Amino acid sequence: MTTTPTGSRARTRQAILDAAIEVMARNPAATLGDVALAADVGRTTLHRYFPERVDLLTALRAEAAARLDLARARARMGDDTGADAIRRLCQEYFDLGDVLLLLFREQVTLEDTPGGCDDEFEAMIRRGHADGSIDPELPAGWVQSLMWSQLYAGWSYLAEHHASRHDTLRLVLRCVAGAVRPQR
Amino acid sequence: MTTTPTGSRARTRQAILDAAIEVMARNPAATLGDVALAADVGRTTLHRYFPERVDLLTALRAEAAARLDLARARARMGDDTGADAIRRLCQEYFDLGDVLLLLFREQVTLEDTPGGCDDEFEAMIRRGHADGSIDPELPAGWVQSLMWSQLYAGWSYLAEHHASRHDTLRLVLRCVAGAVRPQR
DNA sequence: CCGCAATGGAACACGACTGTTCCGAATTGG
DNA sequence: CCAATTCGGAACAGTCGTGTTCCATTGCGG
Repeated sequence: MTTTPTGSRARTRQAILDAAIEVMARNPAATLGDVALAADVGRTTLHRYFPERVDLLTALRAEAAARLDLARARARMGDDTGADAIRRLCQEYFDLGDVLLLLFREQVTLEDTPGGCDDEFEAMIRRGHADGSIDPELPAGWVQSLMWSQLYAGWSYLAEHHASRHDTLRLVLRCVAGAVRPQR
Repeated sequence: MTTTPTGSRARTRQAILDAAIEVMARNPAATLGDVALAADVGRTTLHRYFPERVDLLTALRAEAAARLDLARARARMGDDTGADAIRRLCQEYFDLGDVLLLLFREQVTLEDTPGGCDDEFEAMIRRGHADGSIDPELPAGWVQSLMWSQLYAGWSYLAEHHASRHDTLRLVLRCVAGAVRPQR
């Protein structure tokens, strides 16, 4: 009753969310007016869908989490060696683009990610420790920090230099692999 | 005439800057009132030293740049192999603490660092390429992004987990070294 | 064609931060 | 002890983002 599944409401709402992701990723202090402008809707309409700023941010987090989950599912973290799995995960995450920057610039900490992530991630790292593809000296939490920071480095490198998306992804994967590999 | 070199003015000014670094590092949207409170001075006094917000931010950048230069000098980027030098640089930068977070959270991009840095940094990387301690496939700009992101990872790891500063530094150095080392 | 839902624009009140002024109190130093 | 400097608090106006209301317009479906 509350929703018109295929109505124009859903489309407008999504347009606002997409614009918000793009704008907020580039400028965390963006105004609601900025978002409305980018979404090509009136500020009044924006308030109609998200009465308060918090509501928009909440929906934004939910949207980001959903896309994050999708990427995580595609990565099949349970397959192959730990190093192979984390490589796939980085690749999928890298493709998230603006969502990635959003998760950084906003204070959307990793704790906000669905609880399942940490367990699955930790299992992947443990498997890597066991199969010799990840240095046992590196705790799972550290590898997670490492991966996120490398992804951020990739996108900031992309923004500052005029590197291609493809080459940058190669650099990210190359360096994450090198960082987690056992020393000798 | 305008300055009393060793007077209390210098001390107050420094107290404000120190407090600003700490506060702004943790919350980029901090109010001038927040900074004044942390510095244990009245907001009026703060305005007396930094008439407008921009003035404070400018001084903040200058202070950060100065500390950055000090750390860079201590690292002796011209000595030993490229990998050794970048290891020392990471170590010195890591010790900057809040200044590091400030450089991230604010939009103080790497371009703002004194021009000498890039040249010296690039020379260091090139030396590493030549002496075989750094993978020639990695451009200097990328290694710089890599290093900064790893430092950020270290401090965020430190904040989220209850790791010791010493262990975290070890992880950072370990992973930067692994990331830049030639693949085999 | 008519009506209802959706939209956009204008105007408004409200609160937060900023920058300024003024004045009394505290500290410093001669 | 006196005087100059430094400081802090209070009050004020100005600006900006927010949230709300009202109304006219558009567009889609029955």
